[in-house]
Amino acid sequence: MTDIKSKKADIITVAKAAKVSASTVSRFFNHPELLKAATRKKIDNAVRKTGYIRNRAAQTIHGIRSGTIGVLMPTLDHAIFAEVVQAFSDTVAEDGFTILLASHGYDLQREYALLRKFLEHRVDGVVLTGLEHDAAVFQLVDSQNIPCVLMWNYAEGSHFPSIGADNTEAGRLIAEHVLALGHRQIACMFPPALGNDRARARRDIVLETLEQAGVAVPDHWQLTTRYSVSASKRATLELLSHGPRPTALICGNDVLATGALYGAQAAGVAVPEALSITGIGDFKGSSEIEPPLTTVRLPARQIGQEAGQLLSAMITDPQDAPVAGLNCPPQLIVRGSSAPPRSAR
Amino acid sequence: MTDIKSKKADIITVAKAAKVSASTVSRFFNHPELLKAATRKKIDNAVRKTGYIRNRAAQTIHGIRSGTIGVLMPTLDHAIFAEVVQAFSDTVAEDGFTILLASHGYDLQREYALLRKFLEHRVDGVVLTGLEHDAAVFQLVDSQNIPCVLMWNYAEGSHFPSIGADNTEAGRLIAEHVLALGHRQIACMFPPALGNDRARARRDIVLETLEQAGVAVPDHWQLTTRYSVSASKRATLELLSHGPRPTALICGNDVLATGALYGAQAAGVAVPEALSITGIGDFKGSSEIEPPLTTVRLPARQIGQEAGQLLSAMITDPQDAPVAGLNCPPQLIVRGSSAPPRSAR
DNA sequence: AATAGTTTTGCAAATATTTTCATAAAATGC
DNA sequence: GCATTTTATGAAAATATTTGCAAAACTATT
Repeated sequence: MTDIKSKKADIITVAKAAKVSASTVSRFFNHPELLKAATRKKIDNAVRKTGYIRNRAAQTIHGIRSGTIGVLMPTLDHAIFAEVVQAFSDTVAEDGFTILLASHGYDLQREYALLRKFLEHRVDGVVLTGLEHDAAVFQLVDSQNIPCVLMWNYAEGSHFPSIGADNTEAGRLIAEHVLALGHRQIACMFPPALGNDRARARRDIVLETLEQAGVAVPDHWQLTTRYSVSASKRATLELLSHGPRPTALICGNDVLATGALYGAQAAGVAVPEALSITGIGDFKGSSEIEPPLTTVRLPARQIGQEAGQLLSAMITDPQDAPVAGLNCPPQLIVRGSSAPPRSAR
Repeated sequence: MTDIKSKKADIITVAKAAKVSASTVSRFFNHPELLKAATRKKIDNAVRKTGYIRNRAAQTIHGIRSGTIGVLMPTLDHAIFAEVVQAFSDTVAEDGFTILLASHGYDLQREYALLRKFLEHRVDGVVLTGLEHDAAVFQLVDSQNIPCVLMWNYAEGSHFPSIGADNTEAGRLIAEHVLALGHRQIACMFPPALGNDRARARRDIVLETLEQAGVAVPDHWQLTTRYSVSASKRATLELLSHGPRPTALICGNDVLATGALYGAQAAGVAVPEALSITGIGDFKGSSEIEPPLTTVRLPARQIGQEAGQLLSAMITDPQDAPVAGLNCPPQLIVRGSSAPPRSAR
């Protein structure tokens, strides 16, 4: 049906084809109830015939919402972030929003630049990942006074409403679990903390909780490992290959824990009999791995959905939208990869 | 420095603050070399003082590029797609593009609607995943004559340039490997083929290759499983729990293979001694799992990069951009999860 | 059939920017 | 120090759309 015209159809082309004015065509899209049924019909035909597609850019300069939301993540390469984005995107799509997505690779300078780009596109709202951001980032969002939520972590009194889990809580839960099992020889493995408040918060609370229980983690049992199964497997093999072994290994997330589990298997160290291994996150597959992984569940899907709902409400209904963030409480999930140490049995 | 004005600054605000005309401010951003250094300085100060952010929407209605690329994926929930998107996004970001991302969940109707939305936003180019799409989708892209690439799969003579791997090739490689090892009792596990040309191509070629070698796969050994570790683990446990067992299990992708491996471990079936398991994809962690997974590598990162480069070139330099797609050849990776069947030793 | 009221439509101004063309200013040559 | 060329800037038109206001076209009422 579509005429393949050399020039793309604009609203005036459609108006001519339907023998009405441009305003009427505009109303056809934005306030169809104002038109007579017959006129609607005429315009509908004309739209089809000309292959017209509305130009949101032209609407946007009228101060009308652009229908886009900017989502700024550290990376998509971690399945858990991809999951959050997916849930967020699906949720806001229901209200007609399309997402602009960019990742900054934990580079906070880059984050600022990408945010500016989003604002140039006149996004209707922004999502940032985590609680910590450059002061310039917060200032920029404030100055444009555009709705913003912080997704993935929760903390009371964050600069913008935060929706997510409390990492300190998560870290405490797992540390307490390991202590409760009776472990005293405990090693830790965390990703680099630079530009990553999540990882730092988890590590700090784990070490602190252990310390308060009188368990000191020697330096050579505090591993820092790239976020990858291969790096953590290698580090675990290294850890298990010389010197006295810990009876438990607390990992900063499930990816590291998965690698640690493979490392233990490769080294012939029985899990959980000789070594308990724990993660944080409850990623996909963590409950199926053998042995199933003890971890703390961070409800990624829920976080993405809640963040989407909140931001969408803040945009479409600024008066009535809740102003507070939401704490999606982490939950200890005890599975087969952790057990009391041999000595305690 | 930024004045928090109640009204947002536009180009005229800046012009007034710098005591120049709006045209000059426009040139400051688009053709700075035309301005005197002193004028540039004045405007730079004014921009800072007013907190002005350019409005791309207003540029876009002049037919200037929007600086956005629409990326349409089935889902982000599969780590491999997230990886492709990440690579693509990073690549085009270097040329200043921001991506609009949407996922259709294997619903081809939805894909059409999302594509329309992208076009309303006047994206400069579109990426679709896979080779198969609704005729209306192709027609729409054609009619708007907007650059488009098909990412993830490669096939000669595809409607738009395709960049990716040849799934038929990938399936053949793995089937031939399993046959070459001497297996004759072979089971298969694939995700649902509906709306997923990748999965279908892989399954078809695997069955065909086996058949040509005189190996028939009985119906109850042809498993169809949701794309998830848990579903495939369950299906594998089921498969191994009654009746005669196959000596090899060919899985449609590494996620299914991972679940299968866990299932075999849980069932106490030794891999690869009693059961060989293979995947397709070479996902993250596949080389670290115990035993390391035999699979076919699909170079996700490379595919995303190449697609990004091609589309970026098609947009910025339509004359000189290569018109052809790119076959990123899959590669058989033999690791510990496959071995000859016991009978053949 | 005239009037009042309501519904539908069109005109023109407004939105934020770019760009062409014209003009002013500066630089250069003599 | 003047004419000529070059460079820098501004005015105004153009881009695709929305919207307030007014006019036109109906409906209903008498």
